[in-house]
Amino acid sequence: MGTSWGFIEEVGWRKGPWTSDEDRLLIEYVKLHGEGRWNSVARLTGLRRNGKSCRLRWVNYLRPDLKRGQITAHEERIILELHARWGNRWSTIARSLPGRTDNEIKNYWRTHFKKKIKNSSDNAEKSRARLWKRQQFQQQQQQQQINNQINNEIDIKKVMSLPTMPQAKQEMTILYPNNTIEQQDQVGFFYSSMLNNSTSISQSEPSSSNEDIMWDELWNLDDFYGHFMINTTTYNKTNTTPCLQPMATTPAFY
DNA sequence: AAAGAGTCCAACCGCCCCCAG
DNA sequence: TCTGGGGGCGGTTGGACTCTT
Repeated sequence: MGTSWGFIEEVGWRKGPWTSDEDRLLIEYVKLHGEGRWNSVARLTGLRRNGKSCRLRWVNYLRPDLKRGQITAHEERIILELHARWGNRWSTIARSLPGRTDNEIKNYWRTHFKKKIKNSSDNAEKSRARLWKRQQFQQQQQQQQINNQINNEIDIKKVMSLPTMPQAKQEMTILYPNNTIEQQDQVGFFYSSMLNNSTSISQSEPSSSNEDIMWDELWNLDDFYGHFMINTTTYNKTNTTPCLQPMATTPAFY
């Protein structure tokens, strides 16, 4: 065993992958003394691992009640809902998923979330194009009205400007009529700010700084959408899917 | 078939908080 | 009040595995 490449010593503690013998010693220790007092493991078993490493190994790998295998769709939904409620409190989330560890959930979230963000950024581009067309249509209509009814005092600049909060709200009301007034307010505000940002991005050549802004938005959106989902799932108990479907500019988390 | 790229995940680190003594 | 141990968390690493070219 000592010949393993993982055998790195530093101040006497072993690091790297655990061997089956080490696992056996740790399991025996827990059988005899129970969980906890991890710093005593080395002294009582001869295991050359520090307490923290022992605890981590037990909690994340050796515990008999751990569930193996892929995260199911049901579990994924629970993770998403609980993350919406608790944020990155992985241990809190893990408590609601028997057999799953906080580390496992964290890893799952990071890898799968990243992947979905990546996919959704493509969708976001298409969505922005759709929104732009809709926006143009609205502007045309407004322009027509203005030409027909409103006198010269109307400031044309205002019409040509980006959607304001009420406009965004109106869009969301059409798209998602089930949402409450507060939800429409929230979405409208966010939607409006996203559109502002995306337009500024589309007007120039893609640069690293713009990309950073986009990614920041997407990360912020995680919190926003998470917060939002709590409300929608609460309001719409009979419906298994939240009444707010992923917004036009929202990454497709589902 | 092979090489390189991408993904997954166990394990580690550093920092922080909590709590008992 | 201080201290040390236990535990939680975010970020990261690196090996194994899978996919793509």
